[in-house]
Amino acid sequence: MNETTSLTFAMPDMPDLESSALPDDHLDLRLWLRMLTCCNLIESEIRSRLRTEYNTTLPRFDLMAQLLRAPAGMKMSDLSRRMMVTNGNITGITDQLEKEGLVERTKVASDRRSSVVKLTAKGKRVFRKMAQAHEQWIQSLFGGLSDDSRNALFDALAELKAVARPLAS
Amino acid sequence: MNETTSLTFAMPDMPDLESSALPDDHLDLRLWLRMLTCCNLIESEIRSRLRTEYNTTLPRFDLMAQLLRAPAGMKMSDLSRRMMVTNGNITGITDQLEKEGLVERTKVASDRRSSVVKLTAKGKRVFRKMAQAHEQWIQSLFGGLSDDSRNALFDALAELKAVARPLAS
DNA sequence: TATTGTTATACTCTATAACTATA
DNA sequence: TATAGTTATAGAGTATAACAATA
Repeated sequence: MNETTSLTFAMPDMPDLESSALPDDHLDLRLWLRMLTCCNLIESEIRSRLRTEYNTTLPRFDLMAQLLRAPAGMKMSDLSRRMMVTNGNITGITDQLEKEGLVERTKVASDRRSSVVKLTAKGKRVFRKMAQAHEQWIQSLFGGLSDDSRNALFDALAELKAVARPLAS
Repeated sequence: MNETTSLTFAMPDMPDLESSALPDDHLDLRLWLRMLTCCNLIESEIRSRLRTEYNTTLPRFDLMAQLLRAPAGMKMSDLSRRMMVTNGNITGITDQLEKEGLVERTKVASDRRSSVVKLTAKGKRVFRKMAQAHEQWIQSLFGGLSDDSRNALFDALAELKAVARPLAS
């Protein structure tokens, strides 16, 4: 089904990290460079569009995405764990979003150290619009994949994530 | 062979970007978030090890990797295209590496604007050691994948790269 | 003692733009 | 005019560490 290690699709002659020809005995390395190149291409495209079309950044987008899925709000420390960045960074992003009226902090009575962050009505409205555009960007990229490839990627990445996940602990 | 869209491997209950449960009709988005999470986990681990064990950074490592494969050296602008960053950044990285005696610039007679950058003997020695360690890190991560998954990933990413590649043009 | 959130700070990475010297 | 490389600068993104309030 998969032709093992062959290049199934002819690559145009465009240089990238993987291009420094590696012999076949470095397959894992080639795999990693290919994945890294893909990710970087897509990620920088998304950052660029978020900036030019919605005047926002990827971490801000990600934080709002978390909140949309948590209507009751999330504690800052939960956001920190989920986004895998330190507490101080969450404070900074939340400050910006709050200043623009997109999220709000609420003090929680049960633990007076904690704050809960929620999307405001405006925040929900604005984010839904961005999220829709974002999903279309993604679909226009991944939509070019065959169903087989899409499913194979999905499952293989689950395996990889299980291996890589402990790194963050 | 692949169970279509199911989670083949049980995920430990660790939060990440993909965790904000998305229904199955957003499959491309889940796929992207999963890939992004994998890449970020691995990349930050590699950056961290390069820093603590070899006192270097990923762009510096990448530049040296390009040069090892080009014994005759490369022009700065070629490096810039290959690494997909602007010329000014290549100047900066090259400055650092040259100061440490790892690379050297040579003026080329045919075009007096250009420089060719090469690894020095020391640069080759140092890089080979780092590259060996780097490859072991990668193999210890991707080695956990089954052969089927590895091959499926490799081919699917080739497809994806072909779709995403034009973004950089 | 440990945790929540804040503040201050520093570094990496990258892009933009203005510049020079060639071509 | 266009290209090769340099310089300066700005901003995103992130980490570390010290701190206050609370648990």
